[in-house]
Amino acid sequence: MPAEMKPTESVWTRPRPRQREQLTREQIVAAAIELLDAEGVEALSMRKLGTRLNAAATSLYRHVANKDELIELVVDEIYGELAPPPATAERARWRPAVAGIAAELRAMTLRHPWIAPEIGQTGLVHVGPNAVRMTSGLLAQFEAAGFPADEKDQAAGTLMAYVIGIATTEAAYLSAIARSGRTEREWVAELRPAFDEASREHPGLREGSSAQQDTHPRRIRDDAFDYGLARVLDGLAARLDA
Amino acid sequence: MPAEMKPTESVWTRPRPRQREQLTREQIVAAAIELLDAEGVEALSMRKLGTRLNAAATSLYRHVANKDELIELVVDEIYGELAPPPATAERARWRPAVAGIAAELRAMTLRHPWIAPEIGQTGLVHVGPNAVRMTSGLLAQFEAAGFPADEKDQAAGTLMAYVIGIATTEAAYLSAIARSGRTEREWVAELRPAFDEASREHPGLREGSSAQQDTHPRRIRDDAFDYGLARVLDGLAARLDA
DNA sequence: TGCTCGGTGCGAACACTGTACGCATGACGG
DNA sequence: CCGTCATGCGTACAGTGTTCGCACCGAGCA
Repeated sequence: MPAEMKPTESVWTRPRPRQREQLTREQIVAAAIELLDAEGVEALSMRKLGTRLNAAATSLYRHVANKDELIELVVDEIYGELAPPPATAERARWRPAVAGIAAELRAMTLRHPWIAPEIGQTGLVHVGPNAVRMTSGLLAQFEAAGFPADEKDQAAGTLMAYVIGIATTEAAYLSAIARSGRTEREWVAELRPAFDEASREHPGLREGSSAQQDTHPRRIRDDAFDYGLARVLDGLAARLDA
Repeated sequence: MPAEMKPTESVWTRPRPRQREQLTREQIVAAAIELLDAEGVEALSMRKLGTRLNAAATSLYRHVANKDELIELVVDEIYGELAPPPATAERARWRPAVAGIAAELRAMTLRHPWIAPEIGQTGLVHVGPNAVRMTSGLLAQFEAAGFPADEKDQAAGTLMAYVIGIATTEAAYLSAIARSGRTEREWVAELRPAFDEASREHPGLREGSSAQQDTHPRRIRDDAFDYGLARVLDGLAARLDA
């Protein structure tokens, strides 16, 4: 019960409170994320988003310049899911800090697979406040690690490229599975014959994955991410020692 | 003058011998690549592609199932630009071979920036013949390098993730510049004030790039790629020694 | 030679999309 | 009480990918 200005008149005589629904940019962004999570990126249209908010499509344009700007807002909102950057630890403990950020970025992307193309599209040039906070936090870690000022950009860029690359392909893969309506295990089981077919022509292709036939695919992906992350951080650490 | 009813006689009314242009799938793919290179991905529509081939949009569907399939064909055609995989060198020389493949992949992406989203979208699951050849060649190199069978997939995946990640962000950046109609130098010069503004709030953000203000941006990107590639390969090499 | 028939191009149409424009209306300050 | 301004929305426009049925050409068979 608001009752803010003039409670004189009865609630009933007052113009119906539900009249002006009063859209806000925050509502629009939130509804867009719901829709994207539920139905994927190709299902996001201004009209559908409007009806989901009990509004006409064109009403959205009062709060958002166009669809591209809406997506920018959405992406930065997702960046907001990341934990605030860890306090820049002492020099020796940069590695777990950086690894944590990387893992969080990957988890964020897998929670919202539709974000992968957009995030790669703008890369690090994303200028939303949440994205900037994340980038800034990451750079601070590399600085604390001891990378010279003219090198920490490149070091952070290396890590980011790895994370974006692997998360993008993972997200695309998961999106394809989601569209097919199957589970990940069913999917790989169904595709195995075609895969073996292709492997016959190119021996050595993916023979490793045949060995892991019984491992849960989710586990395989996690291991692959950890493996690559470890190698990248090894390479950066080696540079630091030199 | 339509003259549609009765084309009685006369050479002029008779359908010209060059009538049936006979579209082929190869022509369509080639024209699509031309159009994509010239005007970017959002300019590719079936109608525009049709007119470029002196054909109606709907005629294309006789040779290609739908637009998505066309794009798959286009992407694999681009993969065909890569040099054939180098003969698997002796164990010690795996590193230059792998670095060469990585550089070629990046160059390919920068030649056709519009390919970046598509390439990330399907990742390594691309099943076109040219893409498979490249993947297979890369894996062979890692095998020759001495990675055990159950690890070479992960090693190759690490490298590919890095290359895809950095090439995607670079391509997106170049596409944005191309759309703006400016040169890369003009672009960075124009954005510098806004950049410095953002840096004030987050000190330490990109201070490295200010130092390189006079270096050609192209050179900066090349250096960044080489730096990251060296780190990733260092990390993989270290694993090999253990 | 004549006739059918499969492959090909294409015009029209459908169901969508993002978005510009102008009008209505409701809330608020004078 | 009245004007002003912000907001919602109906209409419309220029596109999009794709389907369908028709027109026609060249080849194969009678």
